Amino acid sequence: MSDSFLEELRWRGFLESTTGDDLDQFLSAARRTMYVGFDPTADSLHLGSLIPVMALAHAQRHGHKPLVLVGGGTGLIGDPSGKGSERTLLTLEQTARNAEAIGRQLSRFFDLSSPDKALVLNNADWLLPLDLLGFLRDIGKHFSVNEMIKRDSVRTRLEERDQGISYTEFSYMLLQAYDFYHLFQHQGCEIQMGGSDQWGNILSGRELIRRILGGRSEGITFPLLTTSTGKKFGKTEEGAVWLDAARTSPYQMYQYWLQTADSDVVKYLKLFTFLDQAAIAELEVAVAENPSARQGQRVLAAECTGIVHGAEAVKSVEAASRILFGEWADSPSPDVVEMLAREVPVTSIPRAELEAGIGLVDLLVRCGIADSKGAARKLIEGGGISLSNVRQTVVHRSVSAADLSWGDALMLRAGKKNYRLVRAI
RNA sequence: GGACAGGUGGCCGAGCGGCUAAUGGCAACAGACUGUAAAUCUGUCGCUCGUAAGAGCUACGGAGGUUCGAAUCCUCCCCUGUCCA
Repeated sequence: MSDSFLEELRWRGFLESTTGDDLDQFLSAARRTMYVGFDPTADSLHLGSLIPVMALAHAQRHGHKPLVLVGGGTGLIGDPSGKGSERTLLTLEQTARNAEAIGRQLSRFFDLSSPDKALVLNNADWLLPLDLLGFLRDIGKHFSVNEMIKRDSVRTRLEERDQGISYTEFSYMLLQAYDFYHLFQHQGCEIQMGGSDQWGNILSGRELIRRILGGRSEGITFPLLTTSTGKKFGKTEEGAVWLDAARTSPYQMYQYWLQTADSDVVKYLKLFTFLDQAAIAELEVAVAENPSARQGQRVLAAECTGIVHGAEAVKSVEAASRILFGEWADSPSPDVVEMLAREVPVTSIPRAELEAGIGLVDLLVRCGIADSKGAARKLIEGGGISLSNVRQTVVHRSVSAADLSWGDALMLRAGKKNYRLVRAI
């Protein structure tokens, strides 16, 4: 079962395309150094980035050395790959802040106890000092514009009726190629991995290494995940599912996984957990035989939330989910309320205000369930709101201290799973 | 710098002086059905006030203008694309 690294990536479904025919042999012949770049477009990664993270983690488990590259330099330019339109540039400060945050986040997934095991690097360190003329002469000379404009990422932008591409973004591929070249030269990094939209960028780097150094390097790309309903993986109505607990709470992440479609769950178990083939096969059977138990989803949610947020977080998240979606308690103990308060978005209302009574409509807006009073009214009229698990149908109902059925708190819910805890303070 | 074509609500895309808060599609949200799934069906989908009928406000790249009335006409500006220099 302990196959080669590449074999493991293969059965787990990480492979979209690979370079070379004997990549497997190449990877098995020696301990290799490999890298994935993460551009700091935000101050946190989201679930989509977890695929390359997991791949690098597997690499480390197989004895290879991962380089985690934070794109503090490339992030200043913006990768046109997979983007339909020109992006607004981030400021230097933003990028630096984001790069630092992402670097911290990524560090958790790897054993960094020795620089020989894995490294977190930032390409700002070597891209910022580049001088333009030197770069154009030494690196630019190796790139043919004729080929560059044939690249998918560029061509679609050139063909689009109302979208162009700036010279800035056009240059991105040179910078990423230079990264690979730099890492090859200075870190002995022979393999670059990335999402399928990175294929072209990876090949450019490979070509540059071959031309300048005559060295051998390889590339691996991962598939772009979509859910079986065709949505982008890792996105919800609210936006991306972030790895940062401040942006997406562990509870929300757990819920995201739990709601995975049956047809996706096995695929995700392979990609986003370290469970072995036998364990996943077992779950596959369980899902097929009794889908409504959602055994696969439960394990997926617990495992993956655990990888990102730790086992402790999973425990309380599971406890909260049990209460909200099963063992509803009309009067839970204070510590249960405390626990829920950490998992569900909380809105605090001054006690005096509650005692005077506050319109349900206003309360819904205050706690963010509805965007406007009109929307709140319509939600109530449509039967979508419940207060302490009781459906509310009176639009002009007011909420008062008497409704604090949980001591100093009450639970509001829109739809089936959108909860808000309201507390008197 | 020149010629031409464009910039409409989260996205796509109609509208081209009043009947247009703006057709349609997608997405989203809620209800029913279910398994906290998928599919399907129903409803909602600019903001505020109103129990409601309704009223007011803001909106079609930006700023001005013409008109009783403008997303629609005119002027200038900004942005994008195609071709030319």
